[in-house]
Amino acid sequence: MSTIADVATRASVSVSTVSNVLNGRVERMGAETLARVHQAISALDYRPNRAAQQLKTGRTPMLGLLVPSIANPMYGYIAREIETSAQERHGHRVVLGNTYRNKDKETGFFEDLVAHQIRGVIVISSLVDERHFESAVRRGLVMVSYDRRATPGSATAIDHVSVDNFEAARMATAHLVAYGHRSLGFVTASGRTMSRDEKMRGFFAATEQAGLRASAQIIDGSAQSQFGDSEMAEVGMQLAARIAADRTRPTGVVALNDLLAFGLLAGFREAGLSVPEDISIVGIDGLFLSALTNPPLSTIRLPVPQMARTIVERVIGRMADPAIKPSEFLFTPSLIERASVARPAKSARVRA
Amino acid sequence: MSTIADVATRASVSVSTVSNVLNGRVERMGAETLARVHQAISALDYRPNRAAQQLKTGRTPMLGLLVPSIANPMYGYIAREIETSAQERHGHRVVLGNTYRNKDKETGFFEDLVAHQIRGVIVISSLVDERHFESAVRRGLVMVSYDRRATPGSATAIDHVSVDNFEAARMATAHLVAYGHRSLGFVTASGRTMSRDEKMRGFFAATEQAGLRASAQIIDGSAQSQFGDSEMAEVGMQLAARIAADRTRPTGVVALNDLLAFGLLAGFREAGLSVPEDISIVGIDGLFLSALTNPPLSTIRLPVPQMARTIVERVIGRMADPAIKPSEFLFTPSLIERASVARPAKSARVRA
DNA sequence: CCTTTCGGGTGTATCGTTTCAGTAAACCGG
DNA sequence: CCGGTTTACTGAAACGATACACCCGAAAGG
Repeated sequence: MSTIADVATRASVSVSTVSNVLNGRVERMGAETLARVHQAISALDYRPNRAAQQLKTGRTPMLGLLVPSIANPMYGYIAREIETSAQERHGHRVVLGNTYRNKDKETGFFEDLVAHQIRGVIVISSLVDERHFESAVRRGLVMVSYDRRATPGSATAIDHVSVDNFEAARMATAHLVAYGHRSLGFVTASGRTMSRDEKMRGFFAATEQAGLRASAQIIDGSAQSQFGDSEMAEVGMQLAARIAADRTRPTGVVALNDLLAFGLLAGFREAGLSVPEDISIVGIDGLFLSALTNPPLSTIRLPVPQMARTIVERVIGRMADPAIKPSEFLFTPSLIERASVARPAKSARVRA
Repeated sequence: MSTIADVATRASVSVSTVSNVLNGRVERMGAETLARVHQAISALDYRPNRAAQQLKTGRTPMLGLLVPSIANPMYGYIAREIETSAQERHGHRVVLGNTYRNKDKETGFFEDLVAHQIRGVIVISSLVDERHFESAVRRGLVMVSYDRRATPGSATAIDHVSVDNFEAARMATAHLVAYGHRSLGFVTASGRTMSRDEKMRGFFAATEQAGLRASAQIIDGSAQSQFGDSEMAEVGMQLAARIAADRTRPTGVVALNDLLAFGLLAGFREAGLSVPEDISIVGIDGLFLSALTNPPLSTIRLPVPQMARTIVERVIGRMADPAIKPSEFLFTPSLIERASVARPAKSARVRA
C-alpha cells in the first residue's frame, strides 16, 4: 500500500501539498503542480489510510446502528434504508449491532464505538430505561433514537425520530370502528417499551371516542425472550389461541405490529377461526410481507424511507455542528386497507 | 478521554509498561506494579484508542459484511447470526453494506474496507462474475463467501461456505415425488446466480431419477431489480398467475426460496387455486415466517447458525494465520414437512 | 571479586496523516 | 530598487498506541 509520502515523492512535492489537494485546499495551487499530484495519486492507486486520518482528526466516516435483532424484517427494512442513505448521501459506513434488547449489549456497543472514535450512533427501539444512553452521550456520542419519544421532562441530549405511535394505533382502531366493530382488543407482547405504551394510549383514545372504552381490552402475552423476531410471531400464535377460546372475545383487534399480526393470523386459522369473517385484524408497520398473507393484512404503514433519511441527516448534521440542539421528529403513518378487516358477523354484533 | 500516557503518569510507570499490561505481557512484572497500573486504568476509565492501535499494528477488530439487501429476511437472519458470532465469540464488530447485487457497490465497499484497514470480509450471495472479488483479495482482503461455490477450475483465494444447494432442491423435488406428483416445476427468478444454477441441477437430477424429466419444467420470471426482498415475492405472485393460467401446469412446484414461495402462495390464492389441494409448493430456506403462512409452508431448512459460525471462524482464523488455505464448506439441509404439500388431485393425476 | 544472567522496567522510533507556522520567490506601487 | 504583499509551497510537530532495543541492579557462578 502506498502512502502519502510515496505520492509526494513521485510528484516531487511535499507531503503537505499532497495533503492539501486531498483535502480540497487547492485555491492557490499551481495548475501544473495539481496535475502532477493527481497523476501520482492515480498512478500509485493511492487511498488515504483512514486509521491515520482518524488518529489525527478524531473523525471517521462511520456510524453505529443498534437494532434489537436484524432478523426482524421491520428492523431489517429500517436498517437497509439507513445504511443506504448514510452511504449514498453522506459517504458513511455503518457498524451494525444486535442488542437483543439487552442493556449490557447496548452499553458494550457504545463503549466500542467510543474506542473506535465513531461519534454517531443510531439506536432503534429500546428499553424504557435510557440512563445508559445519557452516559454514552456524556462520553461524546451523538445519538439519535428511533421509535421512542423523549422522556418527558428530562432534558435529553438525544434526537428522537419516530412515527406517531399514538396516531397509528388510533387510526387502526378507528378503522375497525368504522367497519362497525363494537368490541375491540389491542394485542401486544408483554414487556414495556415506549412505543407500546403510546400505541395503547392511542387504542384507548379511539375506543373512548367511539364510546367503546368499557369493552375495550388489552390482550398481552409474555415472550420468554424479548428481542422480537420469531418470538413476536409466536406470541401472536399463543395469544390467538387464547382469544379464540374466549367466548367474549373482541370482534376486531389491532396488533402491536405486523409480525404479531402474522402470528395471530396463523393462530386463528389453527383455532378454526377465519379472518375476517370471525375476527378482524389490523397490523402496524406496513411490512412488504403484510401484502402476502392470507388474507392480506390491513395495516398502518410507517414512512420508513423518510424517517431513515431524517435519522441519518440528524446524526451527521449534529456531528458536524455541535451547536444544533437535539429535537424530536414525529412522522405520520397511513392506513393500508386490505382484506383482514370486514364487518363483524351478525351473531357477534348481537352478542356485543 | 485519557490516553496511555495519562495512565502511565498516574501509575508512575512508563508508557511501555502500561502497553505491556494492556497486551498481556505481564509474566515478569512485579505484582505491585501490575496492581498500580490496573488501578490507574480503572480510575481513569481508560480505553485504548483503536485508531492509534490500528495505525500502529495494521489490525482492527472489525469485519465487513456484504448482503444484497438486509431487508430480505433470509439475509437478515444470516446477518444476525454472523454479527452475534463475530461479536460474542471473537470480539469483532461488523460493518454492514447493502449491495443491491450491484458490482460497483461491491467494489466500493471493498475499497472502503481496505482504506479502513479492515482485512476480513464476508460476502453473501452474489453475482456469477467474481473477478472484482479476486482483485479485492489481491489488495489484501481475507474473504469468505456465502452461498456460492468456488468457480470450478479457478484456484481462488476465497473461502466458500454454503449449503448444498443441489441437495436442497433435490430433496424438495423428491418430497413432491414421494407424494405422488408426476408433473413438476421449479420456479425461479430470472438472473443467474451460482446457487440458482445448482438448485436447477438438483431439481433436474431428482426428476430424472423419478423418470419425470420429460415433463419437468423451469418456470422463471423477470424481476426488474435484482436485489431480492419484496421483488422476490412479487416475482412469485406474477409467476403464480402465469402458472394458474396454464392448463398443463405442474401439480407440484419447488420454489427458489421461501420468499418466492410466499409470493406463489399469495398469487395462487388470488388466482383461485388452493394450496395444497390444487397445487403443492415446497420452499427452500426455512425462514421462521414459513411456519406462519396459510397453509404453513413445507420447506428445506438451512443450518444457518452453524454456517454463520463457520463463516466467522474462517475469516478470523485466516486473518490470524495467512498460511491457512481457503477451502470449501458444504452444509446439508433438511426437510421441514408442513402443509403446503399433499397428494395431487385425481383429475390432475389423470391429466398427467 | 569480577563477570554473567536475569528480572523488571524504560526510551524512543514509528505507523500515515493533518495543520499551522514558516519561507522563498514573484509581484507591485511608489 | 526597495519594502511590503501575495502566491505557492514546505517543515515538522502532533495524534495515541506498539515494540524493539536497551538499561540497571541484584543474584549467581566460578
